[in-house]
Formats: sequence, structure tokens, C-alpha cells
Amino acid sequence: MYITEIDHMDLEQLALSGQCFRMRRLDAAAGGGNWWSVTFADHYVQILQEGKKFTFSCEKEEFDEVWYSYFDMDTDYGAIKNAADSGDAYLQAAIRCGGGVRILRQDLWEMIITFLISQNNNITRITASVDALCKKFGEKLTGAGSAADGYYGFPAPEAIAAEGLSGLAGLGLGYRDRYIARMAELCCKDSGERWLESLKNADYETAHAMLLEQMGIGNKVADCICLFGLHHIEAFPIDTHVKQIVKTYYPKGFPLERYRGYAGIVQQYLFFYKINGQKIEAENMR
DNA sequence: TCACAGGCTTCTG
DNA sequence: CAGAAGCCTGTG
Repeated sequence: MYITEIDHMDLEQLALSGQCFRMRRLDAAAGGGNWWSVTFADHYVQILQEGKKFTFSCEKEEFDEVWYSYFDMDTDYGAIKNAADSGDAYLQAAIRCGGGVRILRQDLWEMIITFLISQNNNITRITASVDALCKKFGEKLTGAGSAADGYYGFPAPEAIAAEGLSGLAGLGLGYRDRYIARMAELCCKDSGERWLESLKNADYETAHAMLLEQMGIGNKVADCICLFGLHHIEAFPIDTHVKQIVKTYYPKGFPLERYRGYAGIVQQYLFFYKINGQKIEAENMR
């Protein structure tokens, strides 16, 4: 057990944010309260949130080694919110609604596969596919503080590549199956590990260009991988929702230059508000 | 950084 | 039927 206080963080908002697809609210009956499970790569933890107070099921060592970085504790979200244009009513409303969203420092390989799945898809189906992929190819793990029946790690490239394209049938991947099979093939060789490593060491522009060379990765998916898998927070993914936001609320274009260097965080506030704002504001009215 | 149409899986509203 | 955290290919 490790207890700590964290500002500008809300687990429910993160679970709804469309950047991580393996975060779940635990059954109220099992523990009661606002308990969540978080899984990434081969790590698993349960967290209770009570306002700014967070109780982690792991010990302090694991928090320091794994979760401190995962939840991006070194970025000053308060300063970023303060820098938002006070005359920008839409952005201010977005921050009021989803100010507990952060850019998680997730696993690069997991993000590549997850955002290949995300294209022309919706969050419910993405979650189902990622889940199915983990159950079919991931290693079943049990650890301190993990669920009684264990959990599945995110599958290694070798595990997915072993069965080839036919192994991906029945996971709801649709036409994206061949992109994933090819990416697994690329990443499981020694050369693939070197490719992932050089991707991690590259700057934003270089990483974006390297990603675009791969089948199934276009401009938007490359930006998502840069933002969520490489923590290049200057990346500003433009998807169908952001396009609609810009068209409706920023007819002269979004003022990217104002937020140069961290526009990706602003994008997350906008995106979150677009997909969850109405529902959350309706709940707050009651 | 040529623009644009059509196709691609599958599921929800 | 349209739309979903789009991309690829072919065409003019």
C-alpha cells in the first residue's frame, strides 16, 4: 500500500480519455469506493481515488519505479492550464470538465498496436479488440495486489507474429489485421528491437517520419503514437472529432502557435470534452 | 505539399 | 443509413 496526493488527476477521466484502453473500474461490491485497475505492458496495480488522495495497491518502490512515470508526475499540468487563453471559452470549458486528464507515459509497442486498431473505429470496439488481443496472446500474470484471477500482459511482438495473419481472426480487428500482423513481424526481429529503440531516441519530426513509412500508419495514427507512446507532447493529432471542433469553434483555425511545445495536452482537453462533455455536464446538473 | 474518390471491417444509434 | 481517435490505392 502506498498513499500519495496528486493534483490535476482523475482516474475516471483518464479511463474515458481514449488514450488508454486497459483501465477499469473495479466492482463496487469487491472493494467499494472509487477503485480502478490499471494495466500497461506487464504491470498491474489497483488504485483508490478520493479527491486528491490516491491509494496504490503496490509498495512505494513500485510506485517510484513504474507509476510515478506512467502518470507523468514531472509535468506541471497546473501551469499548462493557467497558460490557456482566458478568452477561449471552449477550451476553458474543456479544462473545467476534463482537467484531470494527463498524457500517460505508456509503452511504445503497446501504443503502436493500439492506435493501429483505433483507425476508423470507436472507443468501445478498440477496447474490445485490445482486450481480446491480450487474452489470446498475452501472458497470464499474477502479482502482488493483482486481481484474484490474474491479469493479462500486453502480448510481445513474437507472440502475435507466431500465428501470423490467421491468428488475428475473430478479434474484431477488421481490415486492420494485416497492419498488425506486419508490425508484429517487423518488431520481433533483432532489427525490430533496434527500430523501436531508435524511435525512442528520435525527435518528434524524425519519429513521425519513421512511423509514416509503416503500412497502416498515416498522419493521425503517427501523431497518436508520438503523443502517447513517445510523450512528444508537441504532437497534435487531428481526428474526426478534433476536425469538427476546429470547424465549429475555431473557424479561422486552432491557435497552435500559442501552445507550441505542448499542444498535445491541449488537444487531449479538447478531445475529452468533445466525447464526454455533454454526459458529464448533464450529470453535474443533477 | 497534387487532389480526390472509393474501398475497407464491424458495430451502434 | 451514417459514423467511428483513417489509411491505402488508383485515377486524372
